[in-house]
Amino acid sequence: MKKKQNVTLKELANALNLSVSTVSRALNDHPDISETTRNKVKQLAEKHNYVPNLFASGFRSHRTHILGVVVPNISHYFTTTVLKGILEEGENLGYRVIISESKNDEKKQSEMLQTMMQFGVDGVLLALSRKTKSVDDILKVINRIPLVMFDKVSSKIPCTQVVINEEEAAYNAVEHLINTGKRRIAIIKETEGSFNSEKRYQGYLRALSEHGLPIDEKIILSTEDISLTKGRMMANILLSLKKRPDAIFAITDSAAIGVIKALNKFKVKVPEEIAVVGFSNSASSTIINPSLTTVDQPGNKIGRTAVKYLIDEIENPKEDATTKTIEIKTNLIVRDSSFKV
Amino acid sequence: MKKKQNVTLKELANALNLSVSTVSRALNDHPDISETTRNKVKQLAEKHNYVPNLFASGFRSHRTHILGVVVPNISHYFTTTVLKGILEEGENLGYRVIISESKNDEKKQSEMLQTMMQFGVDGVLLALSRKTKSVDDILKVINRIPLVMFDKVSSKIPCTQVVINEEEAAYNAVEHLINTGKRRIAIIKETEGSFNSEKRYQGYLRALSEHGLPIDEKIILSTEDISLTKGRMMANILLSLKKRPDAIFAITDSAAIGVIKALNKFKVKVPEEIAVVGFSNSASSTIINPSLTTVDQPGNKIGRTAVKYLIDEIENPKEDATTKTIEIKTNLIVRDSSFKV
DNA sequence: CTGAAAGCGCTTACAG
DNA sequence: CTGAAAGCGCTTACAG
Repeated sequence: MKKKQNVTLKELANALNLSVSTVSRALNDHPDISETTRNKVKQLAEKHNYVPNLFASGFRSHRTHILGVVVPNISHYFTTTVLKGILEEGENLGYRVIISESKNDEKKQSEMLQTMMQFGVDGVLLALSRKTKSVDDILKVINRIPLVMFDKVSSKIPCTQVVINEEEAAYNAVEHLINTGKRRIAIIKETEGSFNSEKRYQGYLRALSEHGLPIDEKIILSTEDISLTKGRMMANILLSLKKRPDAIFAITDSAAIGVIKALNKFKVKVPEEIAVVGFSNSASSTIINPSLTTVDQPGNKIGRTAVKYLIDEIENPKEDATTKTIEIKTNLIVRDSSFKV
Repeated sequence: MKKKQNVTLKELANALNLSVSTVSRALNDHPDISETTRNKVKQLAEKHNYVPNLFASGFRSHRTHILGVVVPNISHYFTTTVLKGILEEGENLGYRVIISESKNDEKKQSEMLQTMMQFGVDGVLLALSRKTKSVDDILKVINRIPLVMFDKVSSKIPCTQVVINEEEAAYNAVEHLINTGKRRIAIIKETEGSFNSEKRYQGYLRALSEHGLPIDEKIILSTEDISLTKGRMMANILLSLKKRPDAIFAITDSAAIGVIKALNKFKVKVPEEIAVVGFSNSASSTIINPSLTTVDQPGNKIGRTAVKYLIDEIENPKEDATTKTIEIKTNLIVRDSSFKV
């Protein structure tokens, strides 16, 4: 099939007996150009459906107006809400967005960052892959272009980081359980302390200690890859204890849902015998029965905020590295799994 | 912060006392270049961490190696699995991918297509926004660059289309219900016959008629925006009928889950009194209780297939328009909502 | 086997 | 107010 070629400045210039420079300026509303000329040019451009070759101009000006995003997994609901925010705000501010997945693989993550750079993106948004050992490749990026991290971050990387108030959110969740009368609260967290898991765990510990409750290692469970299945397994372990917990705080919704499934199976009453709280407010949290009390993570806002900071750094380059951390507030959403009216 | 500049061909050439042409050829393994030279060049390039400016070469060669994707909504689980497939396969074949959302808005969709073209993508992957009235803007795209549609397609657009066997999948789902002894099967579909809804409806009709079952308008329900809430509402309507159905086929999982929630609420036994079947095999289908019988849509495969066809069209341009439709097979996943062991 | 030169489509400092 | 020209970093037909 024959593809129509795009009209170029040169063609417009020839047709109008003007120079390429003048046509370019006319289209860009340069003040030097007379209104007559400008109108003539714009009319013809309109007529021929002229679209500027962003590639040429981007190449010329060393700016591509593309942002690169690297996330561990594109199909987590929370991640999609962040991406939506990035897409929307990026677009508002005149940027296209390239999205890629690291599949939670450090090597893959480095590759993606490399390709993005090669491609000439103006800046990068990054949520770290799990178990990222070496941050060298990320530091290399920072040396060349602005980088903003979100959600899965690391203090080893000197850049702007947009996160939620992980510690406080966990604190509030656990405090809510305490307020409903629970005294023996278990936690299910990750083995290798990721940033998020670690902060949530700290919030848990602080809530217990500030309310004078003992910390019992037996009901502090860790798992490598936290998931629904693992949640179910951990619940089985907790049910087999001589002194069962009266509440379980899982640091992800999927684990919490696994917990509820296990409790349902053994006819343990939720929340009367054991209450459950998750983290993320995923779509499934209202599908499970009883519906899940959980922390709402405002993904859209996180995405928008991260983009704004990134574009600001792109458009107003600073001499020295920015290393501020922006915390986005979360809300606890109380549902039947912790408190029935 | 100071950003390091990328090394250019010219700089390498100067350092080695060679011409830019030779350096370029050496790096691209051009057969003309002597091995000695090639090695020298490659070593220096390596040392200085040379990365080619894809922008410049893409610009030069009129090829950007970027694909554009436009989908109605990035956060549907099914969509993310398709995107994963696109990302993976695209990457394998050496392409980057730009993703954008039309938000089910026709105007927005046109805008996104326009920007993608302006940006110089080599090809476009499109899932149509709901209620796309005019396909003019899409035809304009086809005139310039290859376009492949998937999932939400339209016969009005002459291009390669990758879909699932919608009609057959629905037929199989309904036949399964008939095989389990159900005789009065309701359907919940969309009011405005989208491609998908229409095909699934046809499969429903064919299953009933081929098994000699009557078609009853009273249990054929339509809704504008099919959703969990709407599924719940439709279930209420069906429960209020004098002659209740003994099975409900909802053309989306979310509606099916709404149906189950309503049935649970009214203590209707699922599947004994009323069986339920959905469509998509979304994550929530195993969270709801009883777990949902549903059609598994292989999103990853759809994405991969669509990319392959698109890249083939990019790299081997044909004289005349391709208009084939590729159907990807689906499987019915039988769970407790239709058949308990 | 290597180099000089043109050109991809655009922007912009310089000149008039 | 308008134009000629250089240049962004690369590739490639042409010459030697």
